[in-house]
Amino acid sequence: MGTGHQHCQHRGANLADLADRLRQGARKLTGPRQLVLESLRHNRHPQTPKEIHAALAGQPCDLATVYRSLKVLADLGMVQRFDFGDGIARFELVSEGRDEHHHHLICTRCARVVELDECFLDEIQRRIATANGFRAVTHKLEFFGLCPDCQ
Amino acid sequence: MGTGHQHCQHRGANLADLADRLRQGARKLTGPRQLVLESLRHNRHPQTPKEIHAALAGQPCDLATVYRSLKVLADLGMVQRFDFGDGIARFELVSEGRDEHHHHLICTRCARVVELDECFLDEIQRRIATANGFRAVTHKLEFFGLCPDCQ
DNA sequence: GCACGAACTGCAAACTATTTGCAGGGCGGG
DNA sequence: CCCGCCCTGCAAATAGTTTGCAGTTCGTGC
Repeated sequence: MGTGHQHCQHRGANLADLADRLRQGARKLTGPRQLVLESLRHNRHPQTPKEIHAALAGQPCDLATVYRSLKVLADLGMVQRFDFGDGIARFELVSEGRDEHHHHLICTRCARVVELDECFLDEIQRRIATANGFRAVTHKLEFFGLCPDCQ
Repeated sequence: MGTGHQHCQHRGANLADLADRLRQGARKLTGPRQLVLESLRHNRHPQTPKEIHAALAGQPCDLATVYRSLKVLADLGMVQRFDFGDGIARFELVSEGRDEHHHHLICTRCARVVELDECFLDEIQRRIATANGFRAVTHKLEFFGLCPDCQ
């Protein structure tokens, strides 16, 4: 972790934009909220609430506030929640540059996460939906394996 | 739920077979263990530990024992653990008739689960693995939507 | 600017799912 | 028949997440 994430400014919406979106929902862009966004913007892969909270070290911000902020941001669609099957929620900032819908390749040893930008399930999903009479179908897909360093 | 599951005997390994497998791991097919298997065999879709425990009503069996039994059975590969993203583990009996690896289509309103027997990701998975230098790659895929009754 | 109400915050406690320590009980092999 | 390992119930410990409450802050309307 920690390599090559200095210049992701162009990928995310800027603060003013986020504030606007918050305001539309009668939400406020408060200090702690900014810190959470800051952390998410800085670290462009799924993070646990605890990790986010740790990254805020220095600034006083309660873990409960992190959870509440993440919920608000998720409701507004600015943040996405992921689930890697270990019972811990992970959150990622929805950015303009990347497709909102994407999947991950996770190393089962070191937990490194590779972002996969393409999704190839649209047609299959459509087929499954009609075959079973379901509507508004979505899916969750994550890959797990050993990364090059952990083999 | 509760329709058309009377004749699934042919799909599952029988008790003696299971006992054999347990014995190979120096494990015992005890009363509570049988009850858990019974419940899993009876209800052929992912169940939470709590549901399984509730289905055992009458027979005294601690919830902790259900968890322990499920863990043992999962370690032996007789049971599979699934994760629908709500932070609750669900377990399903691995049967002979069905491919061990399969996915689900879950109604987000009534939680009905449709079993999908085919998996179409082998080639895509291989491509992703080699493209990223990962090995021993697996995946988790679940579909979510509204079932016919809930639309 | 200033006042006001809705949102937000920290803190502590509550909840939920899951795991674990411990003492007792039972099955299978020798 | 005895011994040891496995298994069990019970209760307590964990871990992640949510919530109640009282005080604080934000952003708007004046």
